[in-house]
Amino acid sequence: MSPARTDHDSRRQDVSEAVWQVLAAHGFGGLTMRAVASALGSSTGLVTHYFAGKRELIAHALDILEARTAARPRLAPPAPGLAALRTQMLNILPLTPEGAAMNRIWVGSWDLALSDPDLFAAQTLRYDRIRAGLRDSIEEAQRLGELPDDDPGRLATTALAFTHGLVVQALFDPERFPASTQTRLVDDFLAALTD
Amino acid sequence: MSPARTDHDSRRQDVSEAVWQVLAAHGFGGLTMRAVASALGSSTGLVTHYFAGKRELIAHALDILEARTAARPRLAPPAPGLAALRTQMLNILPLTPEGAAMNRIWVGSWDLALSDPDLFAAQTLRYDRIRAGLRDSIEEAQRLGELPDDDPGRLATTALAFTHGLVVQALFDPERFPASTQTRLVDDFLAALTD
DNA sequence: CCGTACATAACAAACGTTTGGCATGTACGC
DNA sequence: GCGTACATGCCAAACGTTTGTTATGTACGG
Repeated sequence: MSPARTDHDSRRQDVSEAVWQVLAAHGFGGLTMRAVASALGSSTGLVTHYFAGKRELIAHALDILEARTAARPRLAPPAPGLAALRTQMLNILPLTPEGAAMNRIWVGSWDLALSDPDLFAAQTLRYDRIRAGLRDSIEEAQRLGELPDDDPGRLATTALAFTHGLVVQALFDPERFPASTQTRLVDDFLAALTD
Repeated sequence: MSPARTDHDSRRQDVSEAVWQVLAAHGFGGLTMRAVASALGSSTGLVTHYFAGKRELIAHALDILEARTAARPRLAPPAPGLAALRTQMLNILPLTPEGAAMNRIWVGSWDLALSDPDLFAAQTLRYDRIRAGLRDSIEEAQRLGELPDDDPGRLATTALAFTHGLVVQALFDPERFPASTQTRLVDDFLAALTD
């Protein structure tokens, strides 16, 4: 029934980790079966044994991306409202090497996502969900009187636009945008909203 | 020595246009010599006759990108200051099909640019130049009393972050972000700065 | 003729995928 | 308890295709 001489899920995660490594280093343009196998120190046969093909590799990588983003409240989940919004924005930014790798992969996925209908739809949905999360915090902040009563949907879109635009700038000029500078920009942005 | 029977520059631009077409449709992941030749209705021999190799194709495509960005259909000759800033931001956004194609290519180039040192440096420079242009308008607006006397460099970074973040959201959800909505978001963003 | 313009076609390399095989484990009739 | 049957883990090799590049050939204006 279950001849399990190795932990299937564990091994599968090893492959997934190798994919992550390749993507962080060479982007989606450099993602090949052989590169993944090489990063794993194995054959391509092993890779296809755990993932049916390249498509599944990519799909799984993007799932990981979302999962890691969701499980990122590394920063202490603070008070609700404006403080929560701030934390959500900071959690997106490339403040650490791991965050930088995540964002590099995310940004890199867009070329593919813009030309593949399935990935396109997935990305559209992802943005929807992120905006909804931001909007919750914004509405709570408004209830607490921390933000003016503008359209919370618009504010969420604006906050996400600012955050992701900052991500791209930071990725392409890490020296100009150290963690402290990014944090400062977020705080100033939020301060401008409260006026 | 001299032009033989066809206009070299004109033909070269035809190739360049085919590259543009392929990139807009299939991104950098779908850019191949054969795809370009096919879009042009010719052989790959023609393509290599005008561009030494794929690298030159890509480099030229990114030059076109910058050139077209600079020579954008000028929306209403802007008054200096805040109105100029608004125009600069609107000129970046995918308000027209051509603008959408441009941004799609630009966003798509990031996966490659993040892994290629030359393209990386070029992109970093490009952002520098854009921020400088925005900062000029911001400083003029401050001189005119249209904006508070915050650090103009920070404001330029924030404005560019917001604009480019909006670009990405709009690319992945065109129905949610028609031209009118994008314009509205820019105006609201600018209004928040003046308070 | 000669050099430019382009097509044709060949090329090795790299690609995603498939296959055959050899282990090594569990399952089970006897 | 033990031998047969079968599933899983994984490698090595080969498959056919697509890639970028290059070599060769033809047409033709100057």
